[in-house]
Amino acid sequence: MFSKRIKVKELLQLTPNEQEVTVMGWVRTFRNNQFIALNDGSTNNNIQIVVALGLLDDATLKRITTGAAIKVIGNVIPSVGKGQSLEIKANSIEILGDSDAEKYPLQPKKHSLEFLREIAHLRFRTNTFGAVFRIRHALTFAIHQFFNDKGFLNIHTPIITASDAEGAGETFRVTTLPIDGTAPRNADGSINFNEDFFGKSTNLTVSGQLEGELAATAFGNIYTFGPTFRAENSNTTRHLAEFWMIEPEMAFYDIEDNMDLAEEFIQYIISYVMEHNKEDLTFLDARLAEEEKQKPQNERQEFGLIEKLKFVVENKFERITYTQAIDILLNSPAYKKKKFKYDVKWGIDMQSEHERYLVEKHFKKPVIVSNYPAAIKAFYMRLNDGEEAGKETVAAMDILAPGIGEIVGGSQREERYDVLLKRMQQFNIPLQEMNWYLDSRRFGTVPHAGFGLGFERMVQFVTGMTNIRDVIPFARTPKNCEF
RNA sequence: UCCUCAGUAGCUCAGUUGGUUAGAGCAUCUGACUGUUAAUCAGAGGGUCACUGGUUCAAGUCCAGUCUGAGGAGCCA
Repeated sequence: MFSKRIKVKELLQLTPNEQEVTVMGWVRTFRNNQFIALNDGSTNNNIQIVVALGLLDDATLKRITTGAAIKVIGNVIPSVGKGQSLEIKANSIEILGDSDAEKYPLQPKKHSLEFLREIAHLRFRTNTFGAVFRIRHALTFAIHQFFNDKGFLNIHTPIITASDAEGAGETFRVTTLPIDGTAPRNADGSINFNEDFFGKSTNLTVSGQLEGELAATAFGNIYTFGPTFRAENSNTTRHLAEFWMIEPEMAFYDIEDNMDLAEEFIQYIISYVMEHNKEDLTFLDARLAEEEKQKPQNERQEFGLIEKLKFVVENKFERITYTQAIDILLNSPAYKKKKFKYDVKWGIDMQSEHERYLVEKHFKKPVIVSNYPAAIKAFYMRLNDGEEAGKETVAAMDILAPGIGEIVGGSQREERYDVLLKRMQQFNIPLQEMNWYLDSRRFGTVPHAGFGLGFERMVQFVTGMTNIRDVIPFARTPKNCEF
């Protein structure tokens, strides 16, 4: 019965010559007891169904409401009306699922994103979220395609891990021990995790990088694409407690190779969406332009969405060192006029305002900043040679994007056993637990590098959505775990 | 976690100096119309003013606390 269904996307490509088709989908609007705008999620565009007077009895007509699921058999004809080139003259309409218009929350009118977030189970049915999630899918596909074409292996790193090795923020604990205070204790009163499911303290992963490095030292080039979890109490438009990350890791790569790959990668996946999701991007572009109009002149974006993406794809990213970045900030009018809230000097961890200045005011394009002070970066990053004492740097690189900030963080990894060991001791990393990681440096160690890209931030960048909660189907944030 | 702002009809909002029966647009329902495009026109229904406590003759309005949401900061991807 359902196999005859034609999707609206294909249907709209047809040349109308009265051919009979079967379409199914959800009613967006029903005007004049005569015109149904039907959407099936295959495209942002609706197909118009024309219901001739007398085709349906009154009771059935009343059941064609916003949100109802229907099956239509009819003929494809050229449209007399202005909004569309073709339409379907219905021969029969079957109600597959009723939708009580008095109770259905999605009305044929504009809704705020905040309201739609509260009904995230239904927001897929709106134009905006339809476009966002089709693009999210396209990006996912493009990412796998990019790496597959380059011979990278996709590695599934574990979601439950035993160490918060990277020190990347608070973790969610994983345990089967009771939480009512009756958990087994050690002599000193602390919880005895020997009794726990895994026989040790475990948590949800904050990154698959360390395991990724192990795979890279066998396969050469690998990437991970999976969920990660951070129990940080972050309440911003750029943070989620559960988010997806892409982490390529490459043997025989230095920091320059790493930057080249990251730049090519970002340009590739954006190009893919520009080619395959034109309608969705056009819709979001218009939506954003409309929103910009509401803002005062001085807060408006310089570029439209599509313009911005085109610019990123067609221009080389700016590359500077951390030291150069600090010099630019120190010599900036903003600094001289004391516009920065936080002070600037060599050694600081740059604040949002500094990164924004570099990306949005100074260069006005994506910027790759490299060679950060060793003191403010992770233990596994490779120490650069020949730096004076107190000015040591590591081969790290961050890609900063306009409007979002850090979108990629990566580095060449410390492959020298002795140096790594010393760094781990400095950072108080428990060596016993990390023996497996050190083995990669004991046996056939090799220069290697990699980076991590926050998937949702990438989706934000491509769709122009300003809140990260609107680019993941069901957002997990502090005090919110609905659906 | 910190700072700022907000919470009034299904949605978006107005509500004056504390004062009598809390309003509008859209949505919904009823009717009309029948080539509409967020259809149009006429009418109707719809409220625990976030919650708890306080001040007062009187609180949507003032005060305190709590909860929730938004924006910014920190942390980061």
